Amino acid sequence: MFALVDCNNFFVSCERVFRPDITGKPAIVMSNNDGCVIARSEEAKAIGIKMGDPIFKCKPLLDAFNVHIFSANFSLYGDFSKRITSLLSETTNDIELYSIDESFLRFFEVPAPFQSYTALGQSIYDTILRCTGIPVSVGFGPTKTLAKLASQLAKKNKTPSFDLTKYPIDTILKTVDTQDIWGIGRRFKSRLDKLGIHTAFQLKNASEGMIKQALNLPGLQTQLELRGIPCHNLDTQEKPSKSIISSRSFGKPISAIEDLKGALASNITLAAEKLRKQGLTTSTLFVFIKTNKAHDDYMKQSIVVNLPSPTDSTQRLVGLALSGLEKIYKKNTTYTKSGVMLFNLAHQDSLQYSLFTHDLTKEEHEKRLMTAVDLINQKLGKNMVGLARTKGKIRPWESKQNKLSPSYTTEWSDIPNVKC
DNA sequence: TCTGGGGTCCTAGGACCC
DNA sequence: TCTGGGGTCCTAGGACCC
Repeated sequence: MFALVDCNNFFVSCERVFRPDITGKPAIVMSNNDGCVIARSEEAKAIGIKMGDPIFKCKPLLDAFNVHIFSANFSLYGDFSKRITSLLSETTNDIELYSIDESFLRFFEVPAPFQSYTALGQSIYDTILRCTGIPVSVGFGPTKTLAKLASQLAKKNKTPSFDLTKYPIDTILKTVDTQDIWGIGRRFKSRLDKLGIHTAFQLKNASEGMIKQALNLPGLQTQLELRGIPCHNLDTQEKPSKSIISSRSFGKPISAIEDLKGALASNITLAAEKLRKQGLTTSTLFVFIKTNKAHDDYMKQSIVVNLPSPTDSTQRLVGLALSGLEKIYKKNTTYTKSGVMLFNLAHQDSLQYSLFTHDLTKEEHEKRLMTAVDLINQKLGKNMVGLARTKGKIRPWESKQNKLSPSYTTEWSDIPNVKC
């Protein structure tokens, strides 16, 4: 049996833990740069605010209903996620961290002392709510796809726990639209529509050959999972990243190359930190700059930089990125976003050095510098030390975060005071 | 005026090998 | 008239997820 534990309105729920005054009131969380809606409370959904809507478009609704608005605070959400994971590990070690707000669990029998999976789910709900303040929905099913569906049904039926195997499956699948199935996105939905397949029940019973032809292997696997045949295993191991991306929209549009350099240096700083945290190095750097995607004259420029030898040094990567930038930069262009991607990631201990350009002394020096920088920032706060280029007094590239809540659980200075 | 960020997997086609 | 068979690796693009 698979279980999916899904946090309800996760980002909004995290904000509410420290703002009990907004319980029962409409609230949303915005994406980086305060651009669009990425999380909504039930009340916000009810008044018609859509996922992914640009803020300026739903401004009238937000004002009219006095909606509480938050900038994304990922250090807060990440910390809650960790706490929830650690609570789940008390139930079983057979656990896969699927996303920041979802985990899959696997059971071979109902664990003692519970009488049923439904009761187990209720207990998971109670524990997580009591210890963290976050409400979750727990769904049970014989495959991941069905467990995921079960957790959606739990939400729909306003119950903490839902065991799909306790109900006549086909009756339920007849009520499920194909686009609500995990693995069926917009494109697949429209292809299925053309085949006359609109419900989960129809997809389950369609001919395998037809589905394979229309949706390829991933679609076929989804079909089999609906039939109760597991195609997706539980990934309990945390795998090292294959790529690392760091990109940000600018607080204000930028044209000057000096400003772009500052933005790019910040992107690299973040990406290289992620790299070192996993003990990885990169040997391929991808740099991109973009204009506004929503405009007709949308443009993007990019360049691939292959490194002579693998590195995890912020300094070295910034140097390479900036010379790449000079090659792609166009004058008199209004850029709104920059970013970097790191590829060909390898573990530090299995490095393949270049025969000719390898300079051990220099590498040792860089390594010690980066270790010191990471340590200081970890101890004294984010970005306490960094490259001068990212530290200018005016940083027009810096994302808007006008409604940022405190980092209640991850910064000493932000811990709430309680008076009693 | 104003529209996020970070990932993975699969497939088809091309290039190459014997 | 008839033009082999089997394989790997790489890349770009498309699809999905949160």
